[in-house]
Amino acid sequence: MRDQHDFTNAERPEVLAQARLLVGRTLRQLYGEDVEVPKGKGAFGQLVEWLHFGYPPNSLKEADFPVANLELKATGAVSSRKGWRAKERLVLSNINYLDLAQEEQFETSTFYVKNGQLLLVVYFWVAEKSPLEYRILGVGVIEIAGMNPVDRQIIRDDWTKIRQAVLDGRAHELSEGDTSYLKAARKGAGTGQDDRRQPFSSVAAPNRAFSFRQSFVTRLIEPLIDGSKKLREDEQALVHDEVELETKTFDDLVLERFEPFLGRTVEGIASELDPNLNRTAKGFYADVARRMLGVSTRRIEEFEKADIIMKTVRIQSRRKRPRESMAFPAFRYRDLAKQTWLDSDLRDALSKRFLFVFFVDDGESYRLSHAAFWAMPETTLEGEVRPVWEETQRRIKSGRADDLPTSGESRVAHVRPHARDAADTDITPDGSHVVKKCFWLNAAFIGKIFEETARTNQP
DNA sequence: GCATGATCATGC
DNA sequence: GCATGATCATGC
Repeated sequence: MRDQHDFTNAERPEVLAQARLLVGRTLRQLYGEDVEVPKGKGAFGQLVEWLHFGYPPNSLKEADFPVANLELKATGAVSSRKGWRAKERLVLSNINYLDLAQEEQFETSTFYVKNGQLLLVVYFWVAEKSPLEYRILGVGVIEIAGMNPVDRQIIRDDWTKIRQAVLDGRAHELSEGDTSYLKAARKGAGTGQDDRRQPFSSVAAPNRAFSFRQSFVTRLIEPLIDGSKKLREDEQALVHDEVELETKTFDDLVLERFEPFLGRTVEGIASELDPNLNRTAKGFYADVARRMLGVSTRRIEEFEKADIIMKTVRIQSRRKRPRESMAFPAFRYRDLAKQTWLDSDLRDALSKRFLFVFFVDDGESYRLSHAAFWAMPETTLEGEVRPVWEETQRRIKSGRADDLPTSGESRVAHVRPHARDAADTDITPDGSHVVKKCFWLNAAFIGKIFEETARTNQP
């Protein structure tokens, strides 16, 4: 037992002053060597609670600091050449599907009351270090009520959408790609033993937790870290006036921006919006899509924060599918051999939100067909992509990196080279050199997405 | 005509 | 120079 002042019932300024003492230090510097480190993922946070604030870890409904009205969260940051980045999503609180269905107001919801005011402790995560040696980079209060109105509205839309899925009896179909900043992230081993009841369906749903998406956490922690303010000259916001979000959701607003251009040729749209666009550039279609959204920069603030991947796709009208499959980043054979499906790069990439912008060939030019948000259904991810990934891993491990699943083996995904040229190779676990490869979504599968979304998004 | 292997273009 | 997104080339 430590002889340590308990801050549980302190006022907010006192809690904050105590929190600031952490900045620039490690727990070892503050509390010495003689500390037992708990096992598991939350060790750092638990140590801060106990050593620095003098209370034992808990999972009460009540805030960690009820008087100050603050919930303590610790989150890791990693350093990259682009600056500090959140190491992972920030898990806020478990979703109780039965309770959520009863909660009509976001501002009075269990989620908001518990997580609307966070005391965030940001530490510098380094793989091989003990949590006692993490340097604390910054602390600060993050209040949803204090966020800019657009962010706040998008979070409220996300919460509403997750709740609506529960009301529709679709809690088991929720996917991390359904929402923008706040997502329903899976918890547990994914074996089914953590499944929960939902109120409007007899199907059990995986255990999920409200979480801020990793890309959003990156933006939350930046102002808390000294000297990490960034000028983002290549980025513009999509929504300029929060009033726009009072009558419609962020998703609706995005899709509405495409409406005036439906059915028009890409050349016609380009000459109206920006005659200077380079029509021969590989990114011409993506440029036109950004202009339709009202943005002239390469990046879009809300899409960066929500990690929304915008894909422009050209459909061959005859076959109702694109000519090309869709590539993902090349993998490293030895990395893939070591990963598990749940922490694989592929699962990560396919759990994102996509915004597809479809152009259809009319024989002479491409015309805007429609745009649609899309997330890969959990059943497809687990039932169809996972086997491809596992088979790929199996073959790499058994020395068959030059013989990976082809598009005939799955409806959804396959593996193909993705390199500068045939000499651009990567080393495999058994030491041979094989041309770099990546996972691809089959062109026919993209065609299915086109047809499904066309039904609900066309005029 | 498509599957598959190969390579280009661009931005950092 | 490399990663990534995009597209070409060819043999079945």
